[in-house]
Amino acid sequence: MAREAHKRVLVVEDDRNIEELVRLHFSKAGFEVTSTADGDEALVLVEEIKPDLVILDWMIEGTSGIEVCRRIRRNSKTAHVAIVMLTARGEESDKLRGLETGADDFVTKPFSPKELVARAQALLRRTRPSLLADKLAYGGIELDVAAHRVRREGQVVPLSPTEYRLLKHFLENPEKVYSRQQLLDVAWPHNEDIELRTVDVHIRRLRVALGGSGGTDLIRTVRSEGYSLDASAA
Amino acid sequence: MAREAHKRVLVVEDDRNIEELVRLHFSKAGFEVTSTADGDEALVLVEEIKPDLVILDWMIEGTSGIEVCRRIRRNSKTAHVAIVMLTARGEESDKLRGLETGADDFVTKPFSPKELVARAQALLRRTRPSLLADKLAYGGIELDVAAHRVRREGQVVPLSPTEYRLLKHFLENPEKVYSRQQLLDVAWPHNEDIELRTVDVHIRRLRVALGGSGGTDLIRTVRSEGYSLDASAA
DNA sequence: GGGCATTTGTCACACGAGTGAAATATTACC
DNA sequence: GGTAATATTTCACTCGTGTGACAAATGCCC
Repeated sequence: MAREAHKRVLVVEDDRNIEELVRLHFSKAGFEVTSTADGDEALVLVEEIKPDLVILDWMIEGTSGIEVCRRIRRNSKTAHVAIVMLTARGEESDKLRGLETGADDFVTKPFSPKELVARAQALLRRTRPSLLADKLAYGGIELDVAAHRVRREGQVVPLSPTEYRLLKHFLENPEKVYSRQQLLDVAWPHNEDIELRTVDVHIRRLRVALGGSGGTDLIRTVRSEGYSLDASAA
Repeated sequence: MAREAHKRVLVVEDDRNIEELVRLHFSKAGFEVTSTADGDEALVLVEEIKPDLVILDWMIEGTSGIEVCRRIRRNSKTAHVAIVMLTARGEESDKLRGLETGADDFVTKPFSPKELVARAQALLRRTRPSLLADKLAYGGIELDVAAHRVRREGQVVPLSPTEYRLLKHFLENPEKVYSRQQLLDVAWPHNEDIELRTVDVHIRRLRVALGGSGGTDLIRTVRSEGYSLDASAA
C-alpha cells in the first residue's frame, strides 16, 4: 500500500488510434495499461484487474460510457476507482451529466495526451475524503492519518517517519505479532540490505516516544518471534 | 437583498448600436441601465452606482475589457458584482482568460438580446458559492474570500497571490497534511514543470508573512510528507 | 509603450533530524 | 550458570528542510 507499485489504468475506447495514443503515453508514464473497446467487457475487467484509474470514452460499443461509469460507481467493489471521461468538443451538458454520474474529470477531444496523463496523475494524487478511514486507535493511542498526527491520552506525540510507519502498521493490526523481517517489509520504503537488528532500535525509539508521557509500554516483545502492539499486561 | 428593487446594470460598450440594443432589452426586463463606452469611466461608474451586473465588451476604448474586469474584481468595494463579457466569435482563449480574470459568463457576438438578458438574470439568481462561504478561520487567522483579505489576530496580513492560494487551501482543509505535489496541484494555476522544492520557498514566505506580527508558526512541517496547517504544539 | 515594483521559480549552502550499524549491557530461558 | 536473544548507547553518515540570494517573469503606473 505504501510501496510505489505501478498504477494500473483501464482504457475503454473503441477508436483504435486514440486507444493506441493513450496506451503509449500512459505506458511511458509508468502505468500498466489494459484496454477494451466494449462497455460490458469494461465492467468485467474493472473488477478483475482492479485498476487505479479508468479512461472512459463517452461513446462506445455495448453499454454507453455514461452507463459504464454509473455501474462502476454503483458496484461497491469498484466504486472507489478514479474515472476520467473522454468526450467530444462542445458538449457542455454532457459534461454536467458526466460529473453527476460520477466521473472525476473530463477531457474533451481532441486532447493532448500529455495533458491527459498529467490530469490523471493529479487526480490520483487527490485524496478522496470519503475513502479516508482516517482514525486509528488502540489502548489510549490515536492516530489521525490525514493529519499525520499521533496522540496518547490526548497528548501529541512527535514521531519520526519510521516510528510513524511502524506505529501505523501496529495500529492497523493490533495484538498481532510481526517478525523483524515482516516489519522491515511493511515499514521500510527500501527494505533491502537492512539489518534485522535495526528494527530493535526503532522499536525502542517508538517505545520512548510513546512512553514520554509516562504510560505503560504497549509494545510487547515476543522472544525469538518479534513484536506486537498489545495492551495486556506483559 | 430581500427587497425586489430594480436591478442596476452597467453596460460598457463602444458600439452605439449594440449599446442601444442591450439598453433596450434590459430596460424592458425591468433593469435600471447606465452605460459608458470608456473603460476608465466604467471603473468610476461601477463604484458610484454600485450595479448588480456589468455587461462588458471585450474590446473597448480606454482600458481594455479584460483589464476593467480584473480591476473590478480587485477592488473590494466592487469585487462582488456579476460580470458578463461580450466577445467576438471564436476566441476560445479569450474566453478562458476572461473566466480566469473573473467574468461570470460569456456571450459571443452576434448574440440574441433575449438570450443575453436571460443569462444575466440566471446569473443574478445563481448564488456565487465563493461569495457565500466567504469567511475561513483557524487558529487566529481569518480569511475573507470576497474581500480577498487575511487577518491574524485582527491585523491585516499582506500576501502575494501564491501565498494567498496556499493559505486558502490550508484553511479549507486544516490539520490535513499535503504533499508538495498536492500543493502544487491545488495552489498553482500552471503546475507543470515546477520544482517540488519551490513549494518550500513559498511556505517559508507564507510563514514569514503570517508571523510578522510575532505569533507562533501555524504551518507544520511533516518531514518526508509535506505541510499542514496545525495549531497543536509539535 | 517604457520603466519600476512586485512576484515568482530556482539554486547553493548550512543545519539538524533521522537513520543504520556496531559495540556493549542486560535480560530471559534452559 | 551458560547461552542466546534483546535492550541500550553511541556514532558516523545521509537526507530533508530552512534560508538567503538571484534572475526571470509578471503586473502596474505614468
